Amino acid sequence: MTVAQDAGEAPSTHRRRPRGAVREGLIAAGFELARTGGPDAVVLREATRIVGVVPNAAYRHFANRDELLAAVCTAAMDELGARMAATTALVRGKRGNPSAARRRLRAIGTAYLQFARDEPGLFTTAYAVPEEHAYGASECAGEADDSPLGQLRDVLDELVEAGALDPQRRIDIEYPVWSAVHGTAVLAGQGPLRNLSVDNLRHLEVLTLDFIGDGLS
Amino acid sequence: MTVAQDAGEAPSTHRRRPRGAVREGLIAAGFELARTGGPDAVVLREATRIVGVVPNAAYRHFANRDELLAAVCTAAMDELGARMAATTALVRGKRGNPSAARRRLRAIGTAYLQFARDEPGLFTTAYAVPEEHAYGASECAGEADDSPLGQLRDVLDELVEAGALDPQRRIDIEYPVWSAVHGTAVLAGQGPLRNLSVDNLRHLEVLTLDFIGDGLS
DNA sequence: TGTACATCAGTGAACGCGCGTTCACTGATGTAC
DNA sequence: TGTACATCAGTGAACGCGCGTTCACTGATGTAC
Repeated sequence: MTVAQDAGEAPSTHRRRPRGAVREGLIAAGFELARTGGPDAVVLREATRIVGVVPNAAYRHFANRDELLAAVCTAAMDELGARMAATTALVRGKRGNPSAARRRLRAIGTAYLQFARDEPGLFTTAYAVPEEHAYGASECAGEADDSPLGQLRDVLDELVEAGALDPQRRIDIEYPVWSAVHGTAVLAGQGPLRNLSVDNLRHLEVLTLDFIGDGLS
Repeated sequence: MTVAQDAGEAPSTHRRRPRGAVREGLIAAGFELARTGGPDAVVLREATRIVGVVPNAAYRHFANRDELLAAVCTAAMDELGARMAATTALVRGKRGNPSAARRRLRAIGTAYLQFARDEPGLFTTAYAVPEEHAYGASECAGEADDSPLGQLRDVLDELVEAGALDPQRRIDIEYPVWSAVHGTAVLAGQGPLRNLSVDNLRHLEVLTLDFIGDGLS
């Protein structure tokens, strides 16, 4: 359960772990707690128990519980971004191909909804202490933005390049698109539509993705 | 602050309040707590303090804290429904007029987003212990459904009657529409887009409502 | 119409819980000379 | 290369907090005869 006596020997002396291991361990522990129970389940004492360290040791690495939670939230958001990127990468067809671009848009939405369905705790946590997104264009030109919103913007840009989306219509369209997908995730995840059967859930997701597809053509 | 000595006299004797007043008072107190701080702020002891009653008195009216919270959540959802209905009622034009129907759809969405913006605590609370909505048609034919989803269904039906929406396209379209509006409310309310300026917020809402309008024609 | 009694709805006191957080400490690590 | 010392990162003990909840009680209300 705990990592109290790892390495076999080393009888609980000081600093037997490599540098930074406790901090990483606390985040990892918090991540697992969040996976099971969402942000409220990220309990500082419980995280230290999992790592096998005394509660106040956490204060060597975080100013307080909120700072730990923030780190866990960031990790959850990164995980969402990573899964979206992985799913999109599977779509064949080079950039500029209209059909491929449309499939990539679909893949992004599907990955987002799948993450919310498979990992409700992490999904909620990702948005619990949200980074603020600046409204408007992504921060620096030329810099790839791996955030969910960044990836969505990228594929919408590709849609324009491919001639599958009117440049005029492109402006700020990421927000309604994001909203539609996010709303479905929330309503079906913790909202009044949780407890739907998997079949109905899937149908709902398809409806939303179709709605978005129609709205863009 | 408290209602300790209401009616001037009556020095804290038993049962000086009319029947049901304490129960209603607790819900009202919880409602105000939720308005300020969302569902987590609905603290049983605090509610009894506001009503001017001893903490355990609450257990004469609710089995536990969750039951009080559930009552408060229902009240919050009712409030949302009431505001939507009030806003929609202001739209002129009789049922069946395509332009009026479209304006009523818009009004519903606007009211939803406005409630989320003006009363973030109540909005979150409304969805905190959500009633489950059955997937599919509303429960009993002929019975008016005042819930947000019920009102949305109603105006979408009107759109079909008015010939402004293809009956085939009508099927289950309430879910994507609801999702888009709800997603905007959540992202802009507690999500990564909170802290946007009011102007940007309004623009976002307009974008979403336009997106829905386009998606339906 | 008056009385006896069950029920309702409040009081007062107390509980245990687990949390986040603070304090003073100490041993291990890394660095300057 | 060896030693002195500052810093880092852990320990152990303890706190106060406010919460939800339970218990035994008692006065007011409503009802049956």
